[in-house]
Amino acid sequence: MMQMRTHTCNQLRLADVGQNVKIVGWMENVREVGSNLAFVVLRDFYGTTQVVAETEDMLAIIKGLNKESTISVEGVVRERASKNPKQATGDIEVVPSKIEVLGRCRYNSLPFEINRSREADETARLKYRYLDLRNPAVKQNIILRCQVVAALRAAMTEHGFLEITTPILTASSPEGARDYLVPARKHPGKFYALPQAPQQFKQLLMTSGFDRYFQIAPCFRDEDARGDRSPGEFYQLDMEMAFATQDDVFAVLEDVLPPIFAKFGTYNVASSAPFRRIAYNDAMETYGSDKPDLRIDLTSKTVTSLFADSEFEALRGQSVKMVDITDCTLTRKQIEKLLTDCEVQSGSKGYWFKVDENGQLAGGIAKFVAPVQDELAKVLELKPNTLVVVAAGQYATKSVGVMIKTFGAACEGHMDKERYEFCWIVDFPMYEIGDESGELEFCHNPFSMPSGGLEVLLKAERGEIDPLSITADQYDLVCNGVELSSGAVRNHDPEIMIKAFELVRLGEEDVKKKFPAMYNAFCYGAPPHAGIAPGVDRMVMLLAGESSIREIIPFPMNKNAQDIMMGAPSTVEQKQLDELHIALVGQLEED
RNA sequence: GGCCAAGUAGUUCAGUUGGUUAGAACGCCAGCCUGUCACGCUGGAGGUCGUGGGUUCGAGCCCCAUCUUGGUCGCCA
Repeated sequence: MMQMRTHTCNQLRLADVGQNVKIVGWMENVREVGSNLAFVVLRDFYGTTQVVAETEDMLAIIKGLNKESTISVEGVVRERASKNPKQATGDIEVVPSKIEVLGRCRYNSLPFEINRSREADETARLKYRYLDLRNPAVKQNIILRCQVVAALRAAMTEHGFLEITTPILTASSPEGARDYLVPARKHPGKFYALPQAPQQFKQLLMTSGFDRYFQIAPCFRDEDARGDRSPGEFYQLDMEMAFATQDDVFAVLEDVLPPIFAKFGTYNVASSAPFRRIAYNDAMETYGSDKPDLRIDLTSKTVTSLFADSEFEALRGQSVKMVDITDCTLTRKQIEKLLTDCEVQSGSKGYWFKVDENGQLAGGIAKFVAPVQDELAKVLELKPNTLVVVAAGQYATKSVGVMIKTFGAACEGHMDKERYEFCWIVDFPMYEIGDESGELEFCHNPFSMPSGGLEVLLKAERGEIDPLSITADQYDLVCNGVELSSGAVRNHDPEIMIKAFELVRLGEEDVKKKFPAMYNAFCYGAPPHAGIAPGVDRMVMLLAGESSIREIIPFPMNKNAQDIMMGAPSTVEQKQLDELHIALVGQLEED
């Protein structure tokens, strides 16, 4: 036999009995039964097959090896005397005539047990990621990721999009997240930046006459990690369409995503097209969040006016929002625990009361609420066994949003978990009053088209409308409370661009300085265009049902943006620094 | 950078009010076992209780500092 193997470890069945075969893989486990018999579980990418050593020669080889060594086994397929119905290959075993050691595992004790690696310490898993990934359960998420990416590519191509790669070494952009910088050897004192997103390139592609572009694009942002946000780098399904409107973009994703979610998801129900569209202001008012989880049926009710003169100081004169949760069986202790969780997340204290089985207000802040019970009943469902959670103060909206997600997940009957619920959040405000400056600033992307175009900006300039009321043709795609993506109809008109900047006390020079290529390009005839960029990592996370982003990245960094397996970041040779014209300053400690 | 939690055997964890020699499971090693499949049985090795300092007759446990890890907020146009 010339090949290294004739079959994989998930291939042989009863029909193959009697065949001479060669299989290869890792020794997952060895079970010695008596002194003349040993069962070896051989594992490769595809599955496991039992090898039975029953001669002195074979037993000697097996006993001389540590688990996780790789071996090649040549032998005959035999029907098992005792079958294992739990295993795909459980009806057969391979009786070896020759066992060859391919890669010896030098350690008889591993950092963790392979098939239980998910329980191991995160640092150990990351340091020995190649062992962690041997665990089929861990590997499966990476396989899923590959399948999802392949399906996305196929669907996008099907829709007439071209995959075009854009530069990794590019120019630093002055706004947005912190850039990763790369020193330019040939240009002392100058730096490339890794792209935070291919935003400007894809808009330039539109201006170049490409009609539909996409890319599974690596993006780099030097910002701190979160459970659902990998530090440093992540991937987006970046796309852009020329001569297209918001509806055109929505139609593509509404066509592309549901089948993929239905096919690869943990839950096999995905909302179908068209997805619900919720205006930003409505989402904040109803769900206290611009990424509502529509699987939860709870909504926020504003009752500020009822508490203007309340005896309860925490509510008096404050913005007050309440969520009524019917048929709630949580105990006082559970309620307070959940409210504490909410407080940690939102930063503001929550209150509660309930309607007991007799219809009486009880518990928590009930006595302060009782005087306005009748008025409350017009807004809230105050039937027996209803819990009402209360948020108040400057951050009541954000606070109530956290409460809805927390209590929705905890209370029976208010959340249909087993499905994917998509929605579009639309009509984002174009401008806001900056927390620090106290002046008008761009709310999100300064290059989104203001709804109504130049006309609206001019009205705002003349003082006919409040600039804060201007919305942008900008949208988010949200699934199960996770922000999957942000996109917009772009501002392709230099005149509107300048006007948009002028409203925040900037002008043509600033536009030119900050985004020279795009500004210049738009002066040569640009198509109206729109796009979006769903996060691949978050999508796979949702599909895999994982809550840590590290579970769906082949080689993740830890939350301090270190690759402890490769030892990155690391110090470098002085020679390298010299070539790059870099001098380290200050008291840098050696690692 | 703020806040919360954790750090005890190779791994996952327990460890009561501060009190004898710090335990369990899995893994590892040795012996036994001819059909196991999370094999079983018997025995064994394995510990700077993250680190430094303090309180105390006595600290895994209490106090202070520090490091590491996770979560969260800031941040992420």
